[in-house]
Amino acid sequence: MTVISDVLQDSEIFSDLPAEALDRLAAAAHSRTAKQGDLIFHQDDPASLFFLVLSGRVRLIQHTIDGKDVTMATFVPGDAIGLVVAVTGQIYPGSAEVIEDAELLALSGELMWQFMNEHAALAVRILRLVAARLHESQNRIRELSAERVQQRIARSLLRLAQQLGVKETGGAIRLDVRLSRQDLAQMNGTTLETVSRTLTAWEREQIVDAAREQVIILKPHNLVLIAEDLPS
Amino acid sequence: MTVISDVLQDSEIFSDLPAEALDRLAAAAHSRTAKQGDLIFHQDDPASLFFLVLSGRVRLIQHTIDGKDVTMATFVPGDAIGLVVAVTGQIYPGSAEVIEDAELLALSGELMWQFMNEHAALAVRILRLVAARLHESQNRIRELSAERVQQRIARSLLRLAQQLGVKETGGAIRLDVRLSRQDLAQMNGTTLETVSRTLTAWEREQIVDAAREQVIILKPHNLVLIAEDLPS
DNA sequence: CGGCACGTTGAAGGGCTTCAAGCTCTGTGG
DNA sequence: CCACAGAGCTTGAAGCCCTTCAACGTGCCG
Repeated sequence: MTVISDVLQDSEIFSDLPAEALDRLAAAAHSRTAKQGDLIFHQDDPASLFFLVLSGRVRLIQHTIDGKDVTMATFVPGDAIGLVVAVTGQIYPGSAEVIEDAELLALSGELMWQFMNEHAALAVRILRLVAARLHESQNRIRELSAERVQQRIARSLLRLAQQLGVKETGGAIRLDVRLSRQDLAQMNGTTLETVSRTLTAWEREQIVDAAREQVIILKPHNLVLIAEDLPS
Repeated sequence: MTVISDVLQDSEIFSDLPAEALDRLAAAAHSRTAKQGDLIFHQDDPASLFFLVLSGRVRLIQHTIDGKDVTMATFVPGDAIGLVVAVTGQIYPGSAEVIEDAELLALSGELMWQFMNEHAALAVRILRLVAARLHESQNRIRELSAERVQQRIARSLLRLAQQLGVKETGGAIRLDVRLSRQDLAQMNGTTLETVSRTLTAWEREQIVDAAREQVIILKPHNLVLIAEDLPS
């Protein structure tokens, strides 16, 4: 049997919390599983809980008025989702969709709020985390503003490789996640058709191996060249 | 003569700091002025200082490899620039360019770091601030991903109106900032030519009055309709 | 083994960029 | 005070990148 307070202790985020606080947080926590396609929370709902991903994959999406979805981030085990909004009692900035069956820990934002106000180190740690996310977001804004679709797709593949890439023989990197053309399109502000055409072109050049919901990067270096718009 | 610790006390950010800390922070602070076009700090420089805007306008820009600039945010009096990076000892995520002659207060990130670790309330307050910025950034990502240039320009005008709009006669709102076509282009990931054509079209419909480096919104409501892609 | 989600490919067209030329202000120095 | 240089802006033309629509192929799973 897994002890929740142990799980929390292992997580990077909570390592500043004293054992007593960990226990209180754990006591109020709920463990749950979610299946592919489930929404853990919905955009614009008031946030009182945040979630720690224990296994599986979850992504944060924003819905546009005209029905398109935009993927903001993907979360892997160890990541917290909705932490800041739950702590500050705001609304969720998007919906959290499970893309691969996941185990989650639902935690109380209010309790975290209390602990953060008592333990400055905890608040500071979370601040760094959010700052890093902000930095990433700003980079994406720059990319969306100034770069072509090709470059952005290349970049997102490289980012995914870093986050959840598995090394294969011959320097290839397999992206260990279900990843449809539509998913890539939503990450890059483009259409599934354009993603398809782009991947097909790269397959011809042996840069990637793109199967159904599965991408293997064969020549990471070439992808970097494309992302940086350098001649190959 | 202005007393720096008083200025700090008036700023929303520092109101949680005890007087003693304020004094120490003020003692290490440097007041400076900067002219239009000056760069307060440069992208990728190591950050040890952050800046409080006392007067004028400053914007944060990111440079792309191929020489384009992307505007990330505009700061008005009361705003802090580079706070988190200075506190966590990272590098500046962009350059801060003065767009209207400004008075600034340069403050020590290291001191803030100390105070944040001692005063949880301060850390929590700054966390909220950064969280709000993250939220904004994510909205911009959604806009850049899913919306047309027209919509984005409309949105940025509305945003500027909220931040530094001055009400004129007849429900019009004047944007109280020097704002060239190029500036609007950099905010929206487009070109100055497209901005020019868009504003010209809106002028024909009496929605805005666009002069040299100056925009007056005549019919805010119509801009909202354009931003939301609703029929007018 | 049929249905459905995922994927490919083609064709058409539009939104936007790019390049280019010229215009209009504004500030500055003679 | 005026001329003039340069920054800001407009407008046109060409065309490309990407979207959109459409039809069809493919493979997975009940």
